[in-house]
Amino acid sequence: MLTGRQKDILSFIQTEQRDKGVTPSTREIQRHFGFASQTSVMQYLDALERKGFLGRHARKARALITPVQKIRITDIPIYGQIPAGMSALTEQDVEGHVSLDSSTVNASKNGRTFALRVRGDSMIEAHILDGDIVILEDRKDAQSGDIVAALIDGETTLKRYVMDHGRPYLKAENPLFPNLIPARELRIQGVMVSLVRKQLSRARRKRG
Amino acid sequence: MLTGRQKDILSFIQTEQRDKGVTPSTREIQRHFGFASQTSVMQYLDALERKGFLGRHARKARALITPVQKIRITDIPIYGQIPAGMSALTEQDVEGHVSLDSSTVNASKNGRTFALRVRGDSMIEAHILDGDIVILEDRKDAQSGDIVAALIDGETTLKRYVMDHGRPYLKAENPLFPNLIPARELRIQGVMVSLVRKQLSRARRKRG
DNA sequence: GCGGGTAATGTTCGTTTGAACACGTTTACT
DNA sequence: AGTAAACGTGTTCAAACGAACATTACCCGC
Repeated sequence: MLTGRQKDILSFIQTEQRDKGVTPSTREIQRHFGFASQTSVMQYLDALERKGFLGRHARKARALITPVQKIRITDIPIYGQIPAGMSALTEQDVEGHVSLDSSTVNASKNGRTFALRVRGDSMIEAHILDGDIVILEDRKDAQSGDIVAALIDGETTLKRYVMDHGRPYLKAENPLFPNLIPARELRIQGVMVSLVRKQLSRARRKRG
Repeated sequence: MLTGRQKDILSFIQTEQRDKGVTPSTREIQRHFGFASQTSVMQYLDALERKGFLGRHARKARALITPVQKIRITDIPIYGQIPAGMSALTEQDVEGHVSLDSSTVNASKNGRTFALRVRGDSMIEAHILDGDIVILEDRKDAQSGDIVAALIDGETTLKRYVMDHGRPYLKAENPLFPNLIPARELRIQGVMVSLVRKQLSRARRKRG
């Protein structure tokens, strides 16, 4: 699709963007490739834009838009504990961040997306391990079978939401853990949409 | 840490960056906030830079660097099949991409990072499911216990690499699958460093 | 050998843009 | 009352920058 030279130009723009944080100007591209004129650069930019590998804002400086930029990155906060529901999402409770493209997370526009670090093995039969980062979406319309984060006795727990004859309860995916039947209210904080596991390297692992 | 107004400016810059793909110029910021002078903007930029919320390239146009940009995003190609080892990584075999910040992947500088979509349940006891995206690093120094992608009979498989009395073999984490003892050569293509699971929504799921 | 896409040069134009200077105003804390 | 910091105006300058025009050369299929 692209000429060898066109690929070079595009990859230079992307590399610069990554390293410097800013797309290069036509003159910078010119200098890097040893062109005697900017027009050469302009021709390449035209070609790249025509072929859809580049976006441009006319008459603006350094206004190239590379495919890398087009990827929608969602910056998801990881909460250690959510005490009082989604209303009190303070920076205080943030343990860290995960950033990933919104296409791999099924992130919808309306609901807020957040993450929890899993503690314990209560969901091990759903193949969710201690230390996993579970990404959830702030939705109230959980369906039976969904894995949800819910507020029980002031603690946030990750369980499978099951509707049994019109009565919902929280099912632990581990026979060693009890299911939770809510006394009155079941407060769902989010529905699991994705999971990220950081594989520990051999050195940091306890057992093989 | 930041003044209310300073936060406004910063958030405007970030929003613009996201929507347009380019950081706004001082004049654009000026216009948006209704300042009669650019100097106001300059003062805010100075403050934001001083407090570490912004990076700047002196004397360059639209050369603001927001915290969002500073996150190192790794764009990882997902391969359906790796036929002949890491040398022949053509765009042909790319099934898609995952983008996530290099801090959650244990991405080292030297090795190339790539991903595979898992097929089958042979690693289910290592809690890796059919459809999961496994992120690997192109390393040759696999240690016993590491989960690796290896080339067996022209097919790439994901197995646990086990060294047994100086003899390596590939262990399936599912009693229904056989372990693979290499006839002569064991070609390791990568070592698993991370995992991403896209939770299917209720509608697209076959069984609860 | 003719046309058309690609590649490159040399030059000029007008705007966009960051930066600086001098000065005025409000807010908040001592 | 004093003062420092944040906030704001008005103006000017030089550099950075995108864009355009005319011109030349190469390569490849027909």
